[in-house]
Amino acid sequence: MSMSDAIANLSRKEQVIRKAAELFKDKGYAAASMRDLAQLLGIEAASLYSHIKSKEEILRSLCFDMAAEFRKSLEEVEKQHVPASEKLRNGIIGHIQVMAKDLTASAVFMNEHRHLSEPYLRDFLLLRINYINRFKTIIEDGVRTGEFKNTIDKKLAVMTLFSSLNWMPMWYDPDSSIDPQALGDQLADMLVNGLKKA
Amino acid sequence: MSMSDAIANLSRKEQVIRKAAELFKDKGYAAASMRDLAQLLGIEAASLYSHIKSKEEILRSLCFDMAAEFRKSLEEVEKQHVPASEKLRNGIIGHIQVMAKDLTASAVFMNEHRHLSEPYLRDFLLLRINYINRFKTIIEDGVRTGEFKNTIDKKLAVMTLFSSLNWMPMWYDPDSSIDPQALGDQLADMLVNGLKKA
DNA sequence: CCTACCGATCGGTAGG
DNA sequence: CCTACCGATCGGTAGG
Repeated sequence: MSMSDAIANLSRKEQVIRKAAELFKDKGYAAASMRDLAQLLGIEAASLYSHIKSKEEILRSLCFDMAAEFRKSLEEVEKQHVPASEKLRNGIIGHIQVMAKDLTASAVFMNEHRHLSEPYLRDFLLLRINYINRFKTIIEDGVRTGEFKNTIDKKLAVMTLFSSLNWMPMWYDPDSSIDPQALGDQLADMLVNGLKKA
Repeated sequence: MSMSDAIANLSRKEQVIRKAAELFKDKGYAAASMRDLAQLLGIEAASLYSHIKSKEEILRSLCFDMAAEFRKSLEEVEKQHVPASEKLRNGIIGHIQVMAKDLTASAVFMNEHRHLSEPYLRDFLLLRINYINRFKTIIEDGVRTGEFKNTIDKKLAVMTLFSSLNWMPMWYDPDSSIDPQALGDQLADMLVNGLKKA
């Protein structure tokens, strides 16, 4: 196989994965059939398997690639020497920006990961709990320094934060007047400062 | 069929629906088979159909019963003559209390409604957009009276609110130290006032 | 509530 | 990338 064949294969594989992401988002992983996917690509179902090993391999690559992006973004934020409220703000903005780069894959990451088989599901959930706990640490730091209220339950705070972030791909219209940067800003403002006028 | 038979049937049908809710929540509607459900109930798959008409009928009853509960709760709140911030707070608490009464059905309502067929899906989405818009009206009232910031995008605000509320069944442990009333209080506080110390 | 069964569809393979 | 096909499983029905 020549280099250009390898590149062609890679790009075709990428096409398959991207179309699959759209399909999985729209119908859900379990209800999306490989025949549906093939039809979207204009080929026969059996032909998919010269590009990918299995249906689940596609789901795995979508979920774990997104997880890696989120992790990278948070690591950058953790390096910063800024107050906890600023760190939380930057973490939120980073998370939103990673999502905005691929809203379809983000929706699959959030809604369909439960269809991963073991041991992948376990690995995925470990990555997620680690990510959540690192946000929780930022919130706890903010409570310790007096920036954040000490009256709020930390688990509730971090899960509420996460819920807000993770549903964004379900309603955000990338063609709308509000761009991802402004979206991140406003989301961070609402969660940190609330709706009420200061 | 005697009256007591009717009552027995009704209660058995309820058992089927409740078990189905657990199964749909755990595996997702599409991945949950009627044979799985039958096994959980200790009967054969074909026997399910003496209690229910179809798999989707179960999903419909779960989704629309929850929708009716949410609607009822919001109507009570809308009658109140209180400031918008108070109304929003009470709307949040009401929503949480409806969910807390049946966390399993709430999770199905949120995650599996997309598997409804037409025309039920359309009806469901209309109910949901109506509910969301009524919350949006409360937020807009609050902006008009000066209780809420006028800098925030209203769609973002209401969708963030909804995301936070609707993911609660995914992480809330009803045996935890925080009870539904306190949960509603804290969630309302976080969304209205933010994490930051006043 | 059961046995026996239906047609449709599923993910995936063999072989080219 | 295709034709031809596999065993497994799906929601649901007939008849008792």
